[in-house]
Amino acid sequence: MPTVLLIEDEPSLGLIVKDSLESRGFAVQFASDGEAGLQLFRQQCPDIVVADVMMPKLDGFSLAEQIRRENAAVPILFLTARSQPADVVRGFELGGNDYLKKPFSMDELIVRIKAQLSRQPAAAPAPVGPLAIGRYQFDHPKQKLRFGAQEETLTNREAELLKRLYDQRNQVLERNAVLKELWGDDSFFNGRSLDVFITRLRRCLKDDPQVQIVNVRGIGYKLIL
Amino acid sequence: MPTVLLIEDEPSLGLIVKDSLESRGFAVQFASDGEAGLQLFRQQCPDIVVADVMMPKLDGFSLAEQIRRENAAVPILFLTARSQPADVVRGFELGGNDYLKKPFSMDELIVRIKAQLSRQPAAAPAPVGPLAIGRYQFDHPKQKLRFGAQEETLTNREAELLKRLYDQRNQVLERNAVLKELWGDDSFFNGRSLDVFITRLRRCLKDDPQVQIVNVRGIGYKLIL
DNA sequence: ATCCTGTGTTAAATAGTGTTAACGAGGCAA
DNA sequence: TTGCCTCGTTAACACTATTTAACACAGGAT
Repeated sequence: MPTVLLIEDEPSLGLIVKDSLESRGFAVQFASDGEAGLQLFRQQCPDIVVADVMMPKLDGFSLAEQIRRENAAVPILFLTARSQPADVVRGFELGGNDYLKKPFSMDELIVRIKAQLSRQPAAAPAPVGPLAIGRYQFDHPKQKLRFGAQEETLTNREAELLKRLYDQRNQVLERNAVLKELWGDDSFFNGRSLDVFITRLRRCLKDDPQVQIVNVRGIGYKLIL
Repeated sequence: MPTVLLIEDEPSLGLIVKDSLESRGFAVQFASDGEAGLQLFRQQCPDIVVADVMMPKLDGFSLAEQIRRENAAVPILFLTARSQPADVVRGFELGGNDYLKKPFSMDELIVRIKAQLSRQPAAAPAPVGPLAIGRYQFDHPKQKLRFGAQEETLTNREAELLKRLYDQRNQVLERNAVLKELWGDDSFFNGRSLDVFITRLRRCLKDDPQVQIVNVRGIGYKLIL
């Protein structure tokens, strides 16, 4: 359920909009002037801000400026009786994302709010779920590697090594770095051990030809996706 | 310079908008009906589509539907005399990104176009597909070189060297520069090593006589396509 | 022409890697 | 304890990438 911060100084209009939004499944925070709105914004971190432009204490444009200083991502939608093109331009320049002139229909407001929310990039950039390695799914903490229906359990060393390859995917992962991290030192024999694990990971990953672990002689390995 | 595909059936309005956009630094492709617009879209892959809704042959909504089927990312901005809320809703539901009612000011249109473009996430972060070297396809990260059906795997050094030759294609790639980049220094023996790799790349590329690695005595090599 | 340097090419030498299998330590259950 | 299992290591052998060496030739300068 997305949260909308609504800032509007006309009580009657504010109430109507709030009710309409709530009836469509939005959680609505309401403020009736810019200052109260800013305070609420800081407390609630809403998913989108819908603000009137002409308001007492702190007008919508100044409010937007302040919000942008603190948060570059949250969409801001202006709601206003003004219809001067210059105002619209100013609204966008201050970091607004849309501008709706009064009178407007609730349907249009809602659809524009949805349009803004839908473009929001993956809000949770790292839900630390399984990692995608080609067509494989790799769950590092669980040490599981899935290819479609079949799942296999990796040993600890295999998982740690694959994780490091993944973190450096498409770049070279240096032998010495891994050896010191996982083995503690980079002696000759440990180096051979690493080779053995590379072989094992290659066999695990053989079902997707897109995925390859290529050797960079004398330096290390590269995981290619 | 962003490319705008403008589709508008009123010639006078279309012309005005086109000129205004061009004067603001946009490249404009213009079509006066939906079918022509769709065709132009396929040819030009514009950065944004600005389309009238009521048009002969193929209306703006149907056009948007078709475009979305082929490209989920490009922003679509509707431009229309209709002002029924239901239309606005329909426009967004079909995958439109903004909806501007006539009459509108050019400033507002431009600012809304910019708002759409600016939110475009680095659309193609790195589609870095295979590079074309004559009739060969060279996939640098995968170190693969394909000639028609047959594919061969290059060693790391071969791939790195070929990449540098490609980046400087039809220009001289200096011996010293490559030696310092790939070998770390430019001693005599490493120089001979480089010669050996040039020989091997020549053999790899021998099937297309168009492609040649020519020597520039005392300086370096040139990859000719 | 003659010399000298830079390059083309091939082959041998070396060091780094691929792969498989055997081994040994530790865990766990009977 | 014993037996069995798993994981990680070590060993052995095959193979590959890169370097080094060797010889041949091309181009420019004296």
